[in-house]
Amino acid sequence: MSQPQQERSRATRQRLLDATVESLAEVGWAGTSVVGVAARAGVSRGAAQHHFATRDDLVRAAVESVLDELTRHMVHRESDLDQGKERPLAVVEMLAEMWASSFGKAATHLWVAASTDPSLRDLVLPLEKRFSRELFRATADLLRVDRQEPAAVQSVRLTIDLTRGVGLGTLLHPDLQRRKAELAQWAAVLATIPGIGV
Amino acid sequence: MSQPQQERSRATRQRLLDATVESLAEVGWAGTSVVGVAARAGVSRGAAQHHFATRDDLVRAAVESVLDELTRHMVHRESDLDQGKERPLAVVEMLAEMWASSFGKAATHLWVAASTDPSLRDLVLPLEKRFSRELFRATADLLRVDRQEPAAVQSVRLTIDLTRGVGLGTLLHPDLQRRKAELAQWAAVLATIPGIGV
DNA sequence: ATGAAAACAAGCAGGAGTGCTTGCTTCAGT
DNA sequence: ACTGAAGCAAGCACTCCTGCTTGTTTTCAT
Repeated sequence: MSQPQQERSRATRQRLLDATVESLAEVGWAGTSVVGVAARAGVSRGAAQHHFATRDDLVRAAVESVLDELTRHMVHRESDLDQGKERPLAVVEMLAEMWASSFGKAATHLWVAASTDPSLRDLVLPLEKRFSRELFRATADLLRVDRQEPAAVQSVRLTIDLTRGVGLGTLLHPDLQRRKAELAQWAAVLATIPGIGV
Repeated sequence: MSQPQQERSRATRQRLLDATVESLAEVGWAGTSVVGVAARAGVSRGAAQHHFATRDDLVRAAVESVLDELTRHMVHRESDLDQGKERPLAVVEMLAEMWASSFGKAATHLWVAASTDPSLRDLVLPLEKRFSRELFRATADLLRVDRQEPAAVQSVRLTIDLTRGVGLGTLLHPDLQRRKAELAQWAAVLATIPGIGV
C-alpha cells in the first residue's frame, strides 16, 4: 500500500519549495541560489537537481506556491477575522499580516525582480493577474462591499495597494507601533465610505 | 579661467551617477554592475574606477543622489502643483509621479535590496530616515495639514505609503487608467478629513 | 613647446553561480 | 535476495562580476 518512496520524494520536493520561499523572503531574489535553497532544505544539490531540473523549474514552482499560499491567506477566512474588532480593521490587519508574512515578503521580492528580469516577468505576470483578481474578490467579500458603489469598489483597491505599500516599508524598519496606528486610521476611513460593511 | 579639466571631470562623475540611477531603475540592484554603468554613461571602465574607487563608493554616491532628487521633487513645489485640480488630487498625483520616475523606481529597488543586504542596509537606513522626514514635512505642507489633528497627520503617512504601494504595482504593469481612478478616489477621501487643506 | 598630472582604456586574476556529468546509496517490487 | 529506479554527493567547465594594474591620451601650467 501507499508508496513510501514517492511519499519521501514528495516531502523532499515540498521542503525545497518551502526553503525557496524562505530564501526569497530572507535574502531576496538575487540572493536565492539553488545551492542556498538546497542547504536550507537540508538536502544535497543533486537532490534539488533531481526534483527541479533547472533553476527556472524551481522558481516556477515556488512562485505558484507563494501565490497559492497568499490566496489561501484571504479567501474564505470569514471565520478567522478578529472578532474583537470592527470588521474593516480586522480585514485591514489580516491583509497587512499577509504582506508581512514570509510569503508576502517573497512575493514583494519576486514582484520587484520581475520588473527587471524579462523571463521572470513572463512567468510571474499571468500568475499574478489571477492572484490579483482573487485577492480583490476575497477582500471585497470580507469587507462586505456593495459592488454597485464605485467608491466602495475603488476603496478595495486602495486597501490592497495601501497594505502592500505599508508592507514594503515594513521590510526595512518594522515600526509596528506606527504601522498599527496608520492602519487603524485607514480602517476608520473605510468605515465611513458608503457601500462598505453593507 | 575656471578649470575645464575639473569641469570635465565633474561632468563625467555626474554622468556616472545618472547612469547608475538609470541602471537601478531599469535592471534593478542585482543587475547594476560597474561595467554596465560605465557603458551606460558612455565612459570607460577605467574612468569609473578613477572616479569611484570601489563599487561601494559609487553606490553610496548614487543613493545620496537618488534621495536628494526625490526630496527636491516634493519640497517647496507649491507653485508647480497642477492648478487645474483640487489641491489634494494635485498633491497625490505629484507623489505618484515621483515614485513612477526613474529616481522613484531606483529608490524602490534600493529599498527592497537593502532589506536583505546588511551593508547596503547600513548605508541606506540613515539616509532614508532623513528623506522620510523631509518627504513627510513637504507633503504635509503641500496638503496644508493642521498638525493638531491626529487624523490629518496620520493621513499624510497613509498618502505616502499608498502612493508607494501604487508605485510598486506600476513597476510591473503600468495600468495608468486604473491607477488614476484609484488616486482620484483617495484624493476625494483626503478632502473629507478634518485638518486637511486648512 | 614641454613636462607633469589627470583622465581614460584595456588586460588579468580571483571568486561566485549555474548546469552538466559521474558515481554511490537506499528502497520498492518481484 | 535481486534488480532497477530514485535519491544523493561531488567534481568540472563555463560565464559573469569585481578590483587591480599597466599603458595611452588629453589637458594644464610654465
